[in-house]
Amino acid sequence: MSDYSLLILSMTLKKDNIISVALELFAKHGYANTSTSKISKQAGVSEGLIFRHFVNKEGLLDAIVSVGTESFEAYFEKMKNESSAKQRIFLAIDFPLSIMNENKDYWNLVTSLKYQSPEISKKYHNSEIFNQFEELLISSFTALGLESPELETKYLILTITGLSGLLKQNDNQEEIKELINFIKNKYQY
Amino acid sequence: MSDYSLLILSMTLKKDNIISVALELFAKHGYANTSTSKISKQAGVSEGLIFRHFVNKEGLLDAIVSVGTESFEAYFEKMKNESSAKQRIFLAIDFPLSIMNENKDYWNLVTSLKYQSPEISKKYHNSEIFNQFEELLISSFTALGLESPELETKYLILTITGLSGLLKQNDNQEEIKELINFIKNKYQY
DNA sequence: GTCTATACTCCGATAGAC
DNA sequence: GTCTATCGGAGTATAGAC
Repeated sequence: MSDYSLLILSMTLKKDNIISVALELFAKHGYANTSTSKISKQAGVSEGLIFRHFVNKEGLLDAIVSVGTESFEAYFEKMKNESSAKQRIFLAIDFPLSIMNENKDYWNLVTSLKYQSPEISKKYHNSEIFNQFEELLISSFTALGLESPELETKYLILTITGLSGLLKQNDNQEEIKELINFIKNKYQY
Repeated sequence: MSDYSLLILSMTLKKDNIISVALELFAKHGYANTSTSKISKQAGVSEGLIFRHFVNKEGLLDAIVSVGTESFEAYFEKMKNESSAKQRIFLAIDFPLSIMNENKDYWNLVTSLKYQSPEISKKYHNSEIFNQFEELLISSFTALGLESPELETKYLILTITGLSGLLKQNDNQEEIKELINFIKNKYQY
């Protein structure tokens, strides 16, 4: 590795470090309750560097959200490629435990943004991919011959949302796994 | 009415008015994003009066939460007095639309407090009455002869939580009523 | 009205890569 | 020597709790 790439590495390392520390603090204490000075201290960088990289606090939030969205998109891609409708639904139910758990802070943050100021809330209400997610579920339930695929989908999304909320407050993984299996059993057509 | 009682009346009126305005603003913009000065302006009182009555901003939040809890307790009382286990479960499912909708601002606020700072979140995680609610559901599912009353209860609470979240973002009552009926249909034992 | 916190700015200095 | 990422600290403006 050349010295130059070491420099590049350290650059991105600091930038990435700011992102990961900010994510952690935003998720833990909320966006509004996390000051840029706290982030800089915990990340071991100067406060000015945050603004150099991200222009302002919201720019930092943007960067965090766009990084986290990628993993959701990857999971969604996996679901789309699953040919069995039933397995697609199971993947949807597994979603909270697998992806949200991998990226717990990120999902807590995104959820919490709904309860921030309306502008913030609107900006990060990423409707496009969620709509696609919804469409995929509707078509899956249709393929299974269910009577009301739209209502089934709404109910399932509500369940998934609830599961992610549970994960936030509850650290007991086994308990949640048990619940998820229980729910899957209800989808044995 | 004497002048003195008029004075008393206006005192409590102003206090109540602060509470109701603060509730509205906290629910709409979030606790952290609502300043005491905005509350005072909209309530038509001096900012100092807020601190005279509630000591500090969190004291105001306390007052709001304790007022709102009453309606939940009343609904819970109704559920306990219902002799049919199935009807108790239906009452639980109806809970979001009936009580949360009556007191939409209050429930939005309580939900949003989960995403505030940990101290705030912990303080208002009213565990006692929710535990009783849970117990009542478990005994209801047991009475109906279900195999896993605890898991059924967890699943139902998750559903109810999800419904309350839906109510926040969605103004379409009919849509939610339809979903609720759909869910009730799943509980026809 | 007071005081503190906070987002954000500016700039001189430094260290390491060319 | 120059460039660039970064530091560190002084400083501003404003909002918000009290």
